Amino acid sequence: MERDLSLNLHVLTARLDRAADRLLRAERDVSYSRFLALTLVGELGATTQRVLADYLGVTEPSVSRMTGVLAADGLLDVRPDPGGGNRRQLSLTDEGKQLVASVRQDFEDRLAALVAASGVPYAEYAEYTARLLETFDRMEREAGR
Amino acid sequence: MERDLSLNLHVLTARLDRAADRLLRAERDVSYSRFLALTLVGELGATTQRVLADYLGVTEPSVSRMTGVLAADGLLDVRPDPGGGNRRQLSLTDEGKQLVASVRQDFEDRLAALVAASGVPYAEYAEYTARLLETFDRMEREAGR
DNA sequence: TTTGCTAACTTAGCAAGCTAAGTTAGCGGG
DNA sequence: CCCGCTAACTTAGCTTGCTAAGTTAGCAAA
Repeated sequence: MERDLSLNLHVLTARLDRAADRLLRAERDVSYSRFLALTLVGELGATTQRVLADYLGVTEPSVSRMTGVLAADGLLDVRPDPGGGNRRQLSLTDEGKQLVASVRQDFEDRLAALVAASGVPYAEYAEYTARLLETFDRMEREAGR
Repeated sequence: MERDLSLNLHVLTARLDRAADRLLRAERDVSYSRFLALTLVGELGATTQRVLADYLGVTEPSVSRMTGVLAADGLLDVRPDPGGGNRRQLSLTDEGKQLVASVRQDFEDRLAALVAASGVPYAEYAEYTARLLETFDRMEREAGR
């Protein structure tokens, strides 16, 4: 039986993630997960843990533990939200900003190189993926997730 | 800044995997990872742990632990390889076969429904993903992974 | 027969995902 | 002012990924 889309998507992304993880650990001593979290805070404006969890597609306990580690490592600044409530304001430290800035484009370039080497049109695949995520997100919200 | 392909691919696949995991745990008391392993043994012919690790895109220790659990749960049969060497012959038990058979098509159907609802052409996206995985696999082998 | 090597597999310990259960901060109504 | 509720967050324990280090089985050469 031929490998289908769900299996291929899983394996491709898992391997890309692990390759990114290995590279980041070797060059910057930070995991890919943590790097993603920093990226979302610094460049996509995730300013509370709840929003960060939503953007990352993980649960709040996962983000809770990660923000603790990132703050301890000096990459993230966590303080009580001036808007009140039991929420925390997240922002990158200078070290965190420098890490994200130096790695970000490199990663997208590598993926773009892979896509080019495959003969797959980058813009088309990126659009399809964004649409799939958008639709999946809507479907889960409608299902009362 | 707009979310790019690497982030979207990661989040989409992570969320699809977790949705699949939740469904399988609720309906069959088995995780998505274990289901994938069983699928690869039963339907794509991964008959040793080394091959299974390669198909799953994980390391041998991960598969080692998983096959132990699957055998203990009565879903997988593990025995010394008649061809000799320190290798093990994997095959599904009747219970394992029944699980894979009952779930397999359902999952692909759900993904196909998502793809259809997004207006993304399934065959095209599946082909692109297969090509990306194939190229990535070749690049990693050439890099001496 | 013994030794060295390779391939396949195992185990320990850590990281990061989850669920379950709990805590904290604020708000609104009585 | 107090109480109940909600939202945001935290912590414990488990699963599954990893790396590092070790063991096992077989093969080939001496």
